[in-house]
Amino acid sequence: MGKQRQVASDAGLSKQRVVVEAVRLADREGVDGLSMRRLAGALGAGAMSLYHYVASKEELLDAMIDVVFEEIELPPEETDWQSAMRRRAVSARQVLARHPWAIGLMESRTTPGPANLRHHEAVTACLRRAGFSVLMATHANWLLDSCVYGYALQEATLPFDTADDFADMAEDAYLPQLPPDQFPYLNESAAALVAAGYDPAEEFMFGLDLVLAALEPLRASA
Amino acid sequence: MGKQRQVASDAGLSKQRVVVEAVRLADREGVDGLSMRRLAGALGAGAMSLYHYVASKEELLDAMIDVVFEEIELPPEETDWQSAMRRRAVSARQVLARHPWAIGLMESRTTPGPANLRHHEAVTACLRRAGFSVLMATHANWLLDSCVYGYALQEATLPFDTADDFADMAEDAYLPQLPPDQFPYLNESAAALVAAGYDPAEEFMFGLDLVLAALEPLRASA
DNA sequence: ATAGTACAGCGTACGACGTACAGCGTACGA
DNA sequence: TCGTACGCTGTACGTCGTACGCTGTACTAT
Repeated sequence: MGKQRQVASDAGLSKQRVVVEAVRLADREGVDGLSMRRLAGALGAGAMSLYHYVASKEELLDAMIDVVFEEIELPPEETDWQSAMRRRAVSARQVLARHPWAIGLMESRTTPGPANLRHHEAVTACLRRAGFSVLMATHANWLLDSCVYGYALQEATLPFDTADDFADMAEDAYLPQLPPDQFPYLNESAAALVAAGYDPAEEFMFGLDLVLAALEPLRASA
Repeated sequence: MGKQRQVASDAGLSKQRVVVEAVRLADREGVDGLSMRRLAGALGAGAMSLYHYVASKEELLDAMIDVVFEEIELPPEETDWQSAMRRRAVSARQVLARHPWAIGLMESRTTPGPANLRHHEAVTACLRRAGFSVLMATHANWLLDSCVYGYALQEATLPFDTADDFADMAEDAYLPQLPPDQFPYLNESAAALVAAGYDPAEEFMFGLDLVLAALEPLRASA
């Protein structure tokens, strides 16, 4: 027995490698498919070996969330505040769409990781430099994050991804469940949206732009 | 052996009773504390008895989400659209604060239950009657729901509940982790907000009112 | 060269989980 | 009186997180 070459890797383990592989596994199979044994298997290691790098599965999940935050673009400093906020919000939404499990995990983990904190600092900095007061910057922060999380959550619960999927879904599975006399407005909406080639992916930009525009006059230096 | 009086109830089981008790248990102990065995115990029954009323735990979770939707107030019909939407949004936020586990569950369950559909229909009806076009009503729906879910999620991840908790938390646990040279803006915010007796519970109303005001001019009949 | 120590990784075991399956006692129609 | 259907349950299986104690290797001090 003894140390031997791993099948899935060219080197020993590390917290970094463990967490990154965990994110990949969760992306592929969902959080429910992520077990310490399966993760260890993917790393070519024994289950208990992981506990040399992570104190518990809880800590692993915390670290995974922080990896997700690391992927989100920080607001660029060289543009106006609206463009900067739009960029980082769009990036955040993309990242959350790539890792849908993350949104469901956040509810239960209450201690922000370093990447999360760095992110928060950068966003606050951008807002303050744009002329928002401390209190107003806090408001804006909450509101913008609510948009990101809210839309991400709603998109995650949608049973379809693209405009075409939506059309198929609506006609095949959704509408037949909705008797028109009980749900006249939902029927009206579904019919009209399918006819217009509606794409739910555009919803986010509508909300984000509306919020950004509404925040603009609340800057002290506006 | 045979049928005998249950300890926790005065009658036999039913899907209703099972699901309601599951919600109670989740409220008390969190989703992770909700197991079929413990739920059965709380109902004074054997674990496998539950499967006569729910096909699987997945179905139980779906049903629990729908119970949550049932608790949310529908928009009243006799007022202007803004008041109606504000009422139901506030109600939704309260309900989600009462059942924090619900927000984390939604990500994974993609089929809306009857209460969810009824709710959606009522909100859409309110918006359409207020003069929003089909497309604009859809936009408004997404945006308002994003607010509700987004704020609910952020509040759930906060490690404190009240303004006093916030002050204690910030000074004892949060700030010491944030070196002022790395996180100048977060330090500034925390200090200023603690001094002002900041209460995060007020955030939601700020975002909601801002969004409602920004939607107002988008009505066709405005 | 030798002994000692630290460390990365693993095998086994335990209690709890979701649930398939094969019962059980009771109530009721014939 | 008997059958049969129904509400309910105990047992068992595979999987989960993880406590514990053991390996073999690498490095340090002598």
